[in-house]
Amino acid sequence: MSKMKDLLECRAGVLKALSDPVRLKIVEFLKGGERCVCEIIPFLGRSQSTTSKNLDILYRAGILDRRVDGKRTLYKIRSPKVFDLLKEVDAVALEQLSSFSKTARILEESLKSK
Amino acid sequence: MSKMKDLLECRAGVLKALSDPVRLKIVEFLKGGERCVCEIIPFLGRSQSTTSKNLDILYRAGILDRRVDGKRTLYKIRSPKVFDLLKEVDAVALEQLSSFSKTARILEESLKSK
DNA sequence: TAGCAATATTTAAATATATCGATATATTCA
DNA sequence: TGAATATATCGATATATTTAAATATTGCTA
Repeated sequence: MSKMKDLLECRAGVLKALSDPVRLKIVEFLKGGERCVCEIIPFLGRSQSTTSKNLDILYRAGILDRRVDGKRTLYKIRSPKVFDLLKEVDAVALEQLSSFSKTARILEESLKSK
Repeated sequence: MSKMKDLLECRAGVLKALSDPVRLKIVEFLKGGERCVCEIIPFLGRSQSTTSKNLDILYRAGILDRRVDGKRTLYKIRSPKVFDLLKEVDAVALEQLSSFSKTARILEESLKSK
C-alpha cells in the first residue's frame, strides 16, 4: 500500500516546482497571459539558461503549457487553478505567521497593494 | 519596491516547507489531532533527529503548533487552512497532469481510496 | 546554403537539503 | 541527587538544486 507514498510524491512535486521565488515570479508574470521566452528573460533578470531551465521545471510539473511558434517559444499558465492554490498559500502564510509579526506585515502589505 | 520580492519569498517559504514527502506525511498524520513526538517517530520510520528537524521546519514555517508537556513535546496543525491548500495542490496535480497518464492515475486512485 | 536569432541542453561550481549518529538539555521519578 | 526518558541540537556526509557560461539545435532570412 504505497498509494499514500505516491500521492505524497505527486503533491511534493507540484509544491517543489512552485517553491522558488524565481518560478513564482514567472507564474505571476504569466498571469498576464501567454508570453514569449524573450519577454520572460528580461523580466526575470536572470541568464537565458536559468530562465529556460526554470520554465522547463514548471512545464514538467504541469503548471505551464508550451507552444513553439517559429523560432519563438511561448509559455502560459495551464490552468488558473494555480492561482487558487497560491491564494491558499497566502492565506496560510498570513494566518499562521501573523504572530511572527515581521513576515506577516510584509505579506499583508504586499496583498493590500494589489 | 521589493514588496513583490518579499511576498514571493513568503510564499516560497510555506511552499518549500511543504514540498517534502516526509513532511507531508507528518501533516497527514496530524490530521488526527495533536500528537507526541514519540508517536510521530515510529510513524515516520526515520531517525529521531530527522523527525525532530522536520517538525521544526514545519513549526518555523508556521504550519505546526508546538506545546511542551512534561518531558513530552506535542505538535498539531496550526490551522486547517493547510488542508485547503493541499486540496488545491491535488486539484492542480490532477487537472494539469491528466495528460501525463501515469502520474495522474496514481493520484486519482490515491484520492479515490480515501 | 550561410549566417543569425531564439531556445534548449550540457557542464561545472556554489549552495542548500536531508539524513543520521552523537551529544546536549530538560524533565520526571526513585 | 542520580538515573532514565524525551527531545533538540550539532557535526558530518551524501544528495539535490540553483545558476551561469559554453555548446548544440532549430527555424528564419538573405
